[in-house]
Amino acid sequence: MATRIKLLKAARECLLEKGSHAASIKTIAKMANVNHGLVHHYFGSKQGLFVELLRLHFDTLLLDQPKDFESDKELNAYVLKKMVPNARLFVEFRALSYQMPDLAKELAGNLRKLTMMIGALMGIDDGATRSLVTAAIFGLAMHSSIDPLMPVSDSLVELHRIFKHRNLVE
Amino acid sequence: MATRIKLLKAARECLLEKGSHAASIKTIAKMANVNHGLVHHYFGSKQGLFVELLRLHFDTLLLDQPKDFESDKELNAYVLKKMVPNARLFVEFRALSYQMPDLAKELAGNLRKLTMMIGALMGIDDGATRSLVTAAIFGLAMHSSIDPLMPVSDSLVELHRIFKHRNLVE
Amino acid sequence: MATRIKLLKAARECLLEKGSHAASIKTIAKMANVNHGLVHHYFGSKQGLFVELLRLHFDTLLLDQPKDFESDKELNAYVLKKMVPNARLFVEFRALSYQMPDLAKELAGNLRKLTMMIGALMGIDDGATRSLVTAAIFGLAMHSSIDPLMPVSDSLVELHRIFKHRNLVE
Amino acid sequence: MATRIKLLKAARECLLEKGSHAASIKTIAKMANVNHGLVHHYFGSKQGLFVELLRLHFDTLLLDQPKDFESDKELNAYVLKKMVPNARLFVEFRALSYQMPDLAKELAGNLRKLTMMIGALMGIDDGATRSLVTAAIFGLAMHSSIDPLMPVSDSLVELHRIFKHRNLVE
DNA sequence: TATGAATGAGCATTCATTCAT
DNA sequence: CATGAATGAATGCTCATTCAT
Repeated sequence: MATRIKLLKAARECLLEKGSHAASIKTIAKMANVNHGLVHHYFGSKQGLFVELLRLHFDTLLLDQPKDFESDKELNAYVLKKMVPNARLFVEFRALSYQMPDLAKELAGNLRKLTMMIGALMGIDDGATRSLVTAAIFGLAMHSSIDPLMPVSDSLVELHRIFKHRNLVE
Repeated sequence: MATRIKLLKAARECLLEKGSHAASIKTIAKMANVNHGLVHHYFGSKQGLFVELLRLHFDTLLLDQPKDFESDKELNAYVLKKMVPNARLFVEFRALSYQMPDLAKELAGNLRKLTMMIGALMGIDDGATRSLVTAAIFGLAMHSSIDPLMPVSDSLVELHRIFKHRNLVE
Repeated sequence: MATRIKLLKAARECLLEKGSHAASIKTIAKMANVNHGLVHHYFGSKQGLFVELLRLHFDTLLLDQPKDFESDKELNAYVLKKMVPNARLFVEFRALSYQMPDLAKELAGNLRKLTMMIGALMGIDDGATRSLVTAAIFGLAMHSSIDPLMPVSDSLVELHRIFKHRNLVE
Repeated sequence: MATRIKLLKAARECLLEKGSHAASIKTIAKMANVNHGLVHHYFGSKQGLFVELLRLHFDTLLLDQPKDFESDKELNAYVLKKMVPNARLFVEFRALSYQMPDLAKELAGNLRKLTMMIGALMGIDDGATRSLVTAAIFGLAMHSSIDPLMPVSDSLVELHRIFKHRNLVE
């Protein structure tokens, strides 16, 4: 596997497993079985690595989007498997973004894209509601990293049920 | 003002304004106009400071809880003013908690308490739903630190509207 | 018990149990159940405490000296019980003495006194030999703190046997 | 000269000249004219540097051992020139070993080896006696750092004389 | 006497980054 | 492409000492 890809994969893994504070260049390089100097060779800086990871990762995610789900169950499973871990990664990027202006910009742009995608997935076209649903998914992702016993799956089912029928209300 | 309080206030301010990665002992002490050695004098360690801040802060928040709101508008205003900034603080603690086991424990406990409180505030007694609403608020708080233009207020109104009437659905 | 004495006892205990590098003022004060500020109140400085301890300790030791032993066994027991632990304390003082000129002076003086005392104890009047016997005892004390299985007692018996009859040689 | 070697030499020099309490990483690095970060680059930690120094130093010493001496004078000169300074280094390691468990282990092992070597050098095969002679040499080394006027050379001659003929006694 | 707040220097260690090879 | 030596700033933390109370 190419060195670039090894580093990007290791960076993602490190952020998710150890958190942003432990994601040093040397730690990531060690996880990738790669010399630490190559981070600068390929990405210019630590921030460069993370910006690239963010772009690549969320571009892929946005392209990957399946159009139709045969059932609500399938949709929930997709969100649980795809969106929740990605939201966790996002949370780590957010922590880093205070020190990394380029990452901060990229983050804001991708947050909007993800919000649109989640809205499309769940059939929501109102802005505030879309933000709300995205926020809920991100929040659940974050909470599950604080308290692993959190009933993320149940909450997602409830989230879907409620938003599906929210227009019937009132 | 007592030095302890100065440090606790500065720690909160620093986390919210500069993020967990910038919240070094010396930075916090400088913001508090206090000698950095006093952090160890009063709290034993950096983790000690944060654990104390977390406890104090959320104990106060939980006590502070108003019983009844005259209107939905008031409830929304309360959540916007109180819960959202506190949720932001929580997000910073979460980033730190990977390196700070005591903080991690404290965090999990307080997350449950906050979830119960938010459930009570919004009249929700189902566990999964309670988690969902809390997660949504935390997610909104986090997003607003990524994209300040995020319509947090509108989303909260929508959140409240939907959950108030969710039982009418189906 | 008077605070002074408590501190002196704790200082000795700390040096012997934890070594000179761990013998901080706060650690000693904690072991004495005494406020750390009192070290400066009574002894002026950390060095002052150690100088006083050294003086008091070895003055007492030198006064304590029993004149006659009924048997060689008794003499050996005395050396093992009294001289060896004191030699260990001496070793810790030596480590500190590099940073503490007053302690260094006091140390040199007491080393001579101890050498004389040990010489008297063992019936040795030659300077070089006296130094040699003292050095052997100090070395055994030090080695026993490196390797607790060291046969200190046996070596002391041998030491005594040899030096008692050294004049018969040649 | 290679940086590693510079650091090892400086560490030895620093321990012997300034004592274990002054042997900080920055002081050692300054003495070696080397960036302090390189201590961790090469040895992982301060303890790592000292463990390496101990191993290297005493392995070399043990290999270096000359088989036969033409006269007692030569043997005495060898002990004075080789063993005494090394024993001094050992004394400094002992002071550090309370805080450094790996160094403590290494120390105990090397003490046994040195004891065997000294025993061989002086033709002593009894365990307790071997310990005694080694302890005497270590004690003399330590005393000479307390009181430079100590007649180390004379004591060594006496040590040799006595132990050479100890079997004639009784 | 006794307390504990306060200070500033120093400690080992980590880190992103640079760069010669 | 790849390596690892080198750098200097920053990190959390410990310490002896001072001093107001």
